[in-house]
Amino acid sequence: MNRVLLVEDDLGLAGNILDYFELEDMVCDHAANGIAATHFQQANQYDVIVLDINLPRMDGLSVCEHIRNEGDDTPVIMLTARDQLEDKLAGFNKGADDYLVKPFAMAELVARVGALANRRSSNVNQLRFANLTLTIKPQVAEVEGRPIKLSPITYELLKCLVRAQGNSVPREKLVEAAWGEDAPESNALKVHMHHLRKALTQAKASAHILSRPGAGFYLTTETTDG
Amino acid sequence: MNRVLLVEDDLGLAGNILDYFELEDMVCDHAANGIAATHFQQANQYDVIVLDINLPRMDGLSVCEHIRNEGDDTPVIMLTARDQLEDKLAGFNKGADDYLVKPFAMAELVARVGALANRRSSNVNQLRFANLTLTIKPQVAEVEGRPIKLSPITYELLKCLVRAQGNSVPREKLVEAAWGEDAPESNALKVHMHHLRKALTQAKASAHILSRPGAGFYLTTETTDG
DNA sequence: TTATGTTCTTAACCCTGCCTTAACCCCCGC
DNA sequence: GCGGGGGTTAAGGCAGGGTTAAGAACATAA
Repeated sequence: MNRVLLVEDDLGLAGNILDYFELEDMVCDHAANGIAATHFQQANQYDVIVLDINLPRMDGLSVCEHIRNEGDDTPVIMLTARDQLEDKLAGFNKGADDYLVKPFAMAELVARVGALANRRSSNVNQLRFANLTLTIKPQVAEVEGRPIKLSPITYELLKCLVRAQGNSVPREKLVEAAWGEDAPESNALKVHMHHLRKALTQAKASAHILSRPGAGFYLTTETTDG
Repeated sequence: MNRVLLVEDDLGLAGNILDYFELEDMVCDHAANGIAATHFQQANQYDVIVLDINLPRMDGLSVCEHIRNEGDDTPVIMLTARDQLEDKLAGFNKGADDYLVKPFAMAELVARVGALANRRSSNVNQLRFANLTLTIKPQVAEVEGRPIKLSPITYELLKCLVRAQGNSVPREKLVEAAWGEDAPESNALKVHMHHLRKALTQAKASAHILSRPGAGFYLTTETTDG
């Protein structure tokens, strides 16, 4: 869910935008002039500010400049009918992050707001299996939110296994994933596999690693003890 | 100085852009097809990727999707002649941060690249993290209003870390921030890092610096006591 | 000019954690 | 009993990061 501040004096347009944002699960405050905008910005923290340039009491460029001088670096999208190059450059110059010319499609505004908002909430690619979660960047593994300490190589192995989602992965593939071309020529894989298993049980992961003799390893949630 | 990857198969246009970027003090690599782009992206770290959609071998949307799956969240600007709404939405959907329709003014491209790189935070005069505050002009660092004595280099390092807001900053980026092109060839960074840490704890800052082995340093407020 | 202090660089050293290696163990089929 | 596929454990080496101290470079003030 994103928190947005909309600064727009055209109440009709503002209403449209507010309705549209609501459908997209965004929480939105609305200011109809520049002074009000600075008050909102000082009182709250937003993910994005959508800022019209032609405003009563204090124009959008000044608002943007003002909040930047305050030390606030919330992403700002300028919204205006002026499409001349120098207008746009002026906007970026005052510290805007994007500049959208009216008229625009609502879907595009939403897409741009999303792009600016998501950049800071570092939502990156995640892999899942059972109750474990791998984050690619930064390289972190978690089980139910609690981080597991993994070395680079064991992390690589686990990533490979999780990608296979329970299908068995041949030894060569694991070796390739962990070392690339030049693999060590001893039982290093066995050792790292052992470390990985220990780490998983220690972290109380509901997944564990089994081996299909002669064919490789796979993840499972079955308990299979007995 | 910003590092940019330009992916564009029209060599004439690419040349123009490269010339223009050079004037703006940007260091630019150029890939003429999608596969080459992914190789560049894996081998280097960029501040922004400028990505044409119509490319030989692998189209821009796929390139963008691919680098996002790699866990790389470098800002991407899509560059294309297609101006239909659904084209734009497709771009944002694949993880693009901006979408610019050809033909465009060079100055606008540069402005947008700057906005995505680090222009936003360089427009700001105050940076904050936990209870510490950096003022850019004049160069002052404070914790809860009390100034911390920092040398120019340690100040630069801290600024870089605070800008990242807890995300990890690779060593090269810190070196670049502190020294620019000609870095000293010893363990100077380690030493300055040490001074910085000492200064922070001495000033009772609630933030401290941790290292992610092999990947760089980051700020945190965690107490990490056992 | 000398004296003083700050900052930056270099080098040596320590410490920790990771990776590899090499044993050894267990189980099973022959 | 023996051999092979796995599993387990411990020892050693190496690299990355952290620490400390000494000297060079630089600026400022007397």
